Order: sequence, then structure tokens, then C-alpha cells
Amino acid sequence: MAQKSLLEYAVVDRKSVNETEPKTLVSSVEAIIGEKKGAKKDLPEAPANLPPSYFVSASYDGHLKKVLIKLYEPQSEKIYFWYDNTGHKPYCFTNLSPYELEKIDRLIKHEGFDHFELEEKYDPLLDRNVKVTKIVVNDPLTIGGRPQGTIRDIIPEDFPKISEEMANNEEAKVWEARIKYYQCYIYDRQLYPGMIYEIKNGDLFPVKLEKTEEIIEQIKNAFKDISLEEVEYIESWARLLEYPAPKFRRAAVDIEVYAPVSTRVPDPRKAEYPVICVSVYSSDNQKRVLLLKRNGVREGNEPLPADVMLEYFDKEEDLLRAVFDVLLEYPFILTFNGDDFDLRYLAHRALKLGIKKSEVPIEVGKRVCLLKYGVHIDLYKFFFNRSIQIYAYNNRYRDVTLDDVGKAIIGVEKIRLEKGFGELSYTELAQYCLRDSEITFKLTKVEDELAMKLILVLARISSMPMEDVSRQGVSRWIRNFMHREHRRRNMLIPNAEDILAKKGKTATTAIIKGKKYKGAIVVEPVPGVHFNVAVMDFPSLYPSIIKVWNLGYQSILCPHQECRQNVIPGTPHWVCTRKRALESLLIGSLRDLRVRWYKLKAKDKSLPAELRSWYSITQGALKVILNASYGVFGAATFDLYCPPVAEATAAIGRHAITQILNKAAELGIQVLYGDTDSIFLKNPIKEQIAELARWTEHELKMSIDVDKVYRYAVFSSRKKNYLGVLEDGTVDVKGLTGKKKHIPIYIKNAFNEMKERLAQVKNPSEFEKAKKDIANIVRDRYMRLKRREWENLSDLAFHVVLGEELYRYTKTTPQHVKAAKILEKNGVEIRAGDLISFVKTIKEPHVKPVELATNNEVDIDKYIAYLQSTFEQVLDALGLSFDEIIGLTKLESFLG
DNA sequence: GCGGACTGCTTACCT
DNA sequence: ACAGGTAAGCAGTCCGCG
Repeated sequence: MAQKSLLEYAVVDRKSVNETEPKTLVSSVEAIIGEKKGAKKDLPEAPANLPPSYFVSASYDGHLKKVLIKLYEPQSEKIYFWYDNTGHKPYCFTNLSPYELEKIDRLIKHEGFDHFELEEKYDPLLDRNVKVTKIVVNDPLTIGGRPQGTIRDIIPEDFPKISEEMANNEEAKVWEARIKYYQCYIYDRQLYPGMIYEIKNGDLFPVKLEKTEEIIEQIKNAFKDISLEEVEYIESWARLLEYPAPKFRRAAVDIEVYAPVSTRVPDPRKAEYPVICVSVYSSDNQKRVLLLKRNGVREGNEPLPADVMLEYFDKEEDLLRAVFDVLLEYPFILTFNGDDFDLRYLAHRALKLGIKKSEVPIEVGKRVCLLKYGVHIDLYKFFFNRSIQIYAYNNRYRDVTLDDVGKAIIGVEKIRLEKGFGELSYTELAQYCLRDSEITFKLTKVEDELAMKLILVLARISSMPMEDVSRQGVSRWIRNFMHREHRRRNMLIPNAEDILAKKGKTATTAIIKGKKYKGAIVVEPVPGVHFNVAVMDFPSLYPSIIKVWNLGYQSILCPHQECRQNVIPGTPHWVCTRKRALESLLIGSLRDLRVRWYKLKAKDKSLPAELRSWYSITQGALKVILNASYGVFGAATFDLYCPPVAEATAAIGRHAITQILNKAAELGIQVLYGDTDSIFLKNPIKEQIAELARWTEHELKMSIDVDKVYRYAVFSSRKKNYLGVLEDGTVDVKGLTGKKKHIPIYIKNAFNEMKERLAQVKNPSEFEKAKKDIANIVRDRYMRLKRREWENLSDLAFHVVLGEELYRYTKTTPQHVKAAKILEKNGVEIRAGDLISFVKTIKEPHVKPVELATNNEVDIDKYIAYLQSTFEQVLDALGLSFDEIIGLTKLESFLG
């Protein structure tokens, strides 16, 4: 019965429609609708009515000159298209009057030019309203995006030629000319990607859910103590975060291409070799492997799961068409590196085989590959994102490869191949290929579909389509929600160069050479073992500072005379007392919502598990955004780049922690260590902690609380290097070499043994025995090294990421680069980002890729030195010496 | 010509 | 394409030294 209504909402890719090839389009439409006859041949209308559906994507249709919104209807699990019907057009702003603009021929006669409108907007840099002219055009490319002849270039180029007769000294300026048109549309219409909409009589309406609205009322009530303006923001954030997520019907796709030289990856732009295998692994339990029949290939007898469908194709073209059917069927398609390889290869290969462009359901872009029907998520891009890697997945994976990410997150690794694709039997190939799409799919399934939901939540926060949010970095997410709010409040979005000209200067000196301003304070640790250590910290210190101190590009160094007394400690900068900065409000409300609602709800055992998991995902997404919210102001690539804002934030942070340090001393508490936003207190009593918290709240207007208590902590004399054992026996290791992921497992294993032993220590008296055991662990590892006892040479390998392309190392040649160069000579393709594994050898150049090395060339002394330095970081704090531990051994072995 | 002191480069980590 | 601060190891350079 759902089928019938589907016909009404005919799902159609209008983008592919053109005069020459209407028929092929219709057939793909029929495939989607599942109806062979009766489909319209002319341009079908957008659905007149559509039940509640998720806004998952937006783009611009160059043929229709309209914004296209893709809606995912969760009942039918299909994508429906909605085209703008409001007549919204692209535009930008200028300070020139229409009268002046009339004189610019290239503008007036531009084929895309439509008309002018006069508008008044608030200019946040001047803190007053300004009159601007809105230049409305028919096509986004008229404003920008082409190499020349666009409005954003014409105006500054041509105005000086006429300005004399205009008797105007003003500089010609253009604003908001670099915003993607579909984003502009989303902001103006106040649409929220990721949220639920319905279509009624052809119009798009947001859907309200009563249940969710009730929760939002609860949240508002929980924030009765703060200003109305802030509650408004909290409410709108909460709405974006509380609305439920759908089930995502999706399929992971992976392809294998025949390659004559097995070490060389085929070029997806040339697509010279046949696609020999494609696997599909979907949320509706389809496991398919499509294989190309080739001469002389064995059937093979590798075991495959019983529910796998193997499909053989005589012609490659048919295989590709079958894959395209998959791309037209699933609303969400997952790949790992599909932008650069799988989808790109498929598209080019299809054209090469004579398939018409209109029949290829892939939109090939410069850097991305999107789909005509659904949403393509390239998980490589998503997992590559540093913020996602660190804050959402806690640095669990190191190397952004399907193998490493799969191993770390779902415990499934790629199948190792001994031979090239050309020599594999069908079943070997199928097994290999299917594993890849299996991992790809499961990466989005694990932890209650964390990856999909994160993308959804981030799309809501940032007002971006799911495709964009999964591919772009945190600074884009932040920029976009700030742009959105500028538009919503009728604020002119400033040009980066104008912010910089007015507020680009920093006034402090960084400790690190080449940095722009001074950062955080790290307190010198007190070396040794300390029992009962309380760690107090400011939750989200920098976002709190931005909130409390009203920081933002508009408020710092504001134009008002009376604000100049409101100086930021440790800087000559002042901050506005008259007007609230937008960033302060946005980041502040997000911070409060996370700390005071989502973090609590994520831990609330009284909630059903499913809801709790959603809250946990949400607070994680907020963490990612908040953690970056200060840094972006110091990043030149950020559109609202404003170095004094970042500098002020750090300066206030230093001020805050210094004040606390003084207060702690005054209260007679010994501070063992501190870093940026934390202080480690030795054996404090409850009253001291309470007083410190009370004082901070009162004096600094920021909260501080006990984050954790270590049964004991071990400090060396090094900053950012310590070890703490929690009450439950968990061992926190920070910064120590033994934790770093590049060190050989051989050394790491010994370190972990020590860690386990330390976890058992409960009080000072138990320490003595533990010390002996630890000495034994070290000694044992040392002796085994001396005797050259190891199971596998790979246990001795160092693993270092190649940060640059090989040829770019011109200043020095680090060891991993030497190893990489040797690999390259051996025909292995090496690229930036690759993880290089090497062992230290006796002979020049003292390194060798582990793949090429043998046991007897290992330089034992180098490993002993490494073992020593790794352990000394802990041993000296325990009052043990590596040399003594080993010296004893020498004596013992001498005595036999 | 050699070795120690030093600086700079690179990576991995902490907040 | 978020920031600055810290540690470690190695590469490369400078300087003194019969």
C-alpha cells in the first residue's frame, strides 16, 4: 500500500534531465518507483504531499536554477526531492548605491544580473546600522565561483574607474559573496538540515513533535537562572539536539579493479582497467558480491557466509549497471575513500565503456563524488577528521586506513592478501572485497549507529547537508552556524580582511617560536609518588571564558570609548560592555547546555538505554564543537579569524589558573601539578575543596569541580608526563613514551605489564613489593633483548606516520623517511599519511623497513637505550634506577 | 678529522 | 586547514682542538 502513494511523490532526478536524453532518465525513475508503465515523460512535479521526512541534503540544480532539497522519508526509507518554489535568488551586498552601480556596465549588462534592492543591515564591526545594496542575480555563478567576470570581482575592479565623477572616496566593497548558494538559501529560509519536514500542497513545513517539545519545556525550566536571551539560544539548540534520529537505510559499497602491476593503484581518472568485483553490504542484510567473469580464473573454495549472493557477469558494462541500480536504490551509500576512488572509478569507467552520462548516477566533482539519488558518505573523510578522531573516538585508531580503523573500532580487520587481484580465485576475491564493505558498513553501525547520528547532529548544529558535514572540518561547522545566526539577526557578515584590519594584532609573545600569541600555563610538577590526589578542573574552560567575558570579533577592541577600561588581564585588549557578542552567546549557550543537561542525561541510569545513548552521542558532538570553539579564532583559515579573541581567551585562562594557584596556597593546599585548566591537589580535605570552589565561583564567575581523585599519582620532573591510579584501579597514563603509539610492541608490552602491576597498589606499604616486581619486569625485558629473544621481528618495529610527501623532506631526513625511501625503491607506493614501520639496524643508514629486515641485523643497543628512556620516566619517580636494575643482572649473570 | 654543544626538524602527545 | 605548550629523538651545523 505504500507503493501507491509513492507514485504520487514521484522521485525524480531532474538534474539529469536534458533535451537529448529524456528516456534514460525516465527508466531510472521507474526503477526507483518500481513501476514500469505510466511514468511521466516530461518534467515531473515535486511531490505535492510528503509525510514527515528528514532534510538530509541540499544542492543547487544548475538547469532549473533552483535549490534542491533531499528528504529522507523513514517509513518508505526513500529519498524524495523538493525544489524551491519561493523564487529565492542568489545575491550579495555592496556599499555602493544603485545609482553608482548603474554606471558599472559590466555589472548592469551581466547576463545573470537581475535587480537591486536597498536594505539596512547591522554592521557588527561598526556597531551601527548601515545602508547596503543587495544585488540580486539569476545564477550563483554570476556572483562568484568562476575565474573571472563575476560580480565580486567586477565591483572592486570597475568602481575606481567611475568613482571620480561620483565624487566618492569610499572604497567599493562586496559582502557575503562567498557563501555557497544552497547555504544562503538554508539560512534565509531558516531551514535546519537534519530536522524533520513535511510537504503540504507542494510547500515545505517543519514538523513539530509534541513529546519532544515537552522535553524542551523541561530544559527551559532547568535554565531559569540565566538571562532570557541565553535561554532563547538554549531552546533553539535543544530543539536541534532533542529531535529523534531515523533509522538510516544504507549500503556500503566497495570495488576492486584489475591492476597489471599489483603495487600500483589504478588511476580513477583514467579508469583503464576493468572493475572485476564489487561488494554491497547493507542495513537490510544484503550481502552481495558482483564478479566479472574472466578467462582462466579459478572458482576457488574460500568459505563465504551462507547469506552472500554471488553474481557473475559476462560483461563489465552489465556489472556496472547492476552497481548503479544499488546507487539508485539506497538513500545512503557508504564508502571508504569513494570520493577519490570507488565512485570516481565507477563513473569514469562507465563513460569509457560507452554508458551515457545520464545513466551514471554519480556526480563527479573535483574533490568529491556525490549521488544523483541519495547521500554519499565517504567514511575515509569522516574518520580522517582530527576532531572526530580525537574527541568522538578517543584516539582509538591511529592510521586512517580501513584496516586500522576497523580493527580499533569494531575489531574486524581487512583480509591479508599474499597475491595480486589478478591471481585470486573468484571466491578469494569475493571474500576480500566483501570484508571491506562489511567493515565500512559496521563502522556506521557500532555503538548504536554513532557515526550516522553524529553526522546528523552535526548537520543540525551547523546547518549543513550531511554530505558536507561529513567531509569538512570543525571550523566549517562553526563558521556555518555563525553565518546562520548573522543572517537570522540581520547582521552583515564581515569580510575576513575587515576584521583583520581592525582587530588583527596580538600583544603577547608565544613561548614557541613562530606562534602568534602566548598560550596556557603548565605548572612544574612535584616529582615522586603522591597518595590521594584530587584533580580539580574548569569544565570547558575556554568556552566558559568566551561566555563570561563576552568575547567575539565584534566585542573585542570595540569602537566605544567607555569600554576601554574593561581590560583583559595580561593584555592591552579591552572588551565591549554594551553589547553581547554573537559568538559569546552561541558558544556560551552550547557550553551550558552540554555541561548542565547533556552530560548529566548521558549518565542518567533512569533513562532508557536508547535515549541515554542518544544523549551520549549528542554531548560528544557538542564536545567536538566546543573544544575547537576557541582555536578557530586563532586559525587564519577561519572566516571570522580574530587573533586577539584567541589571545584574550588564553590570557584569561592563565589569569584564572594563577588566581586559583594563589588561593590554594593561601588555603594551605599543596599543588602538585596543573595544566591549562586543572590543578592537582595533594591530600586535600573536603572543606579546602569546597572553599576553593566557592571562591572561584564568586571571584571568577566560573565553575570548578573535582574531576577525579587518584588513589595515587606518579610524577616525573617532566610536564605533561604522569601516571595516576584511580580508585577503581584504572591507570591513567599521560604523555609517557610507554603510551605512545609509535614505539615497538616489545617495549610497550613491558610497559603495560608495569602498568598492571601499579594498578594493584593500594597504599604506600604495598609499593615496596610492587617496586621489586617492576624491577623484575624491566630486567626480564632487558635480558630477553640481550639474548635476542623475540617472537616476531615486527614486535621491534617503530611505526611513524609520514607527515609529508617524500620529496618534501628537504631540511632533514628523519629515520622513518629513510625507511620510506627504501620502500619506494622497492616499488612500494608511498604517500603522505602512510604509516612507516621500521627497525633499527647496525649498518648504515641504521634503519630498515620491517618488511625487508632480518633478525640478525637488529641493533640491540639502540633498543636497550629506548627501553631505558621509556622506563626512566617512571623509574626515577619510584626511586629506582635502570642502571642499577641492570647492573644487578650483570653481576648475577657473571656469578652464573 | 672528530666530538661535544647547540639548533632545528619532526612526530606524538596534553589541555 | 581549531590553538599553543612540552618531550623526545635525530639530523645537521658550528666550534675548538696540536
